[in-house]
Amino acid sequence: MRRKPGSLVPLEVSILEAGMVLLSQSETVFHGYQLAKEMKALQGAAFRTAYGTLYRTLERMEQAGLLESHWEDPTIAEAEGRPRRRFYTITGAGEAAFQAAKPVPETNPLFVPRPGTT
Amino acid sequence: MRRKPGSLVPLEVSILEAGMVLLSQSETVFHGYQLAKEMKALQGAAFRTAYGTLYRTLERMEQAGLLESHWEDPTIAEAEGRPRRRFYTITGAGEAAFQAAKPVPETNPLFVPRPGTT
DNA sequence: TGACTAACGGCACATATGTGCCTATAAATT
DNA sequence: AATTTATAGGCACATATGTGCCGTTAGTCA
Repeated sequence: MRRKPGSLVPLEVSILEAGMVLLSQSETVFHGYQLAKEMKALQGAAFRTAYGTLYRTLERMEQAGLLESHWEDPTIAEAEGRPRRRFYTITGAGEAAFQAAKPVPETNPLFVPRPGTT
Repeated sequence: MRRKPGSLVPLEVSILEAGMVLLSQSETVFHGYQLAKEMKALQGAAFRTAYGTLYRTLERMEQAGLLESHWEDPTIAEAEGRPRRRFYTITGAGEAAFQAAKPVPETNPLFVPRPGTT
């Protein structure tokens, strides 16, 4: 589906949400696999995103300037005996797009404005 | 199941077989994933070995002195954008054990020796 | 011969990243 | 309003290596 330039699709909002949670937890960067785990934790059974989709979306977001990435120092991955990670940070543009898109957390029924009351 | 010291289990024979095919094809070393592909090619549908089993068997064979391994130069894996490989070679002991164990490729009915004719 | 035990190998899962193919759908165009 | 088109995201698979748990079975010993 096409997209209105500058807008975020739901998956992108989820990524920025989970990314910001991770960045607020003493981490300065996050990587894709870690992001998927965080999204699972946040969304539970609602998380149905395949890794292929996630990594493709991360690439797209980087191209759009919402994220920036750099590869992990290979000697660290080597020392820990695992594949290299690709680290992401959220850019100013990413944070701004998130703030603009995220609202509507949950409509509180006690405060539904009656039509014409605004 | 216990094993008679010095003998090879079927999976080990298959590994040495596939390894020797690869080594005869201009390669000086082989890695686990490549070995699995070669075993699939040689055995077709008969290949049912999970990667977990294969890698554990490779480790066991190295400990037994049948194989030797070394890690790939990390800069190469990095340049090719894939996980590092662990390269294996077959030792003299490995080759000897294979020669001793491999016979019985297929009993040729034309040459079944009659008892007492040896 | 029967009981014990070491270990082989199957299954599921972990660690990380990515591509190819296809369908559903939202935006743009006529 | 109907059609076209770009693209988001699902599914399968590729690349490599490994660990944890458990059942089955072969070898050993009494």
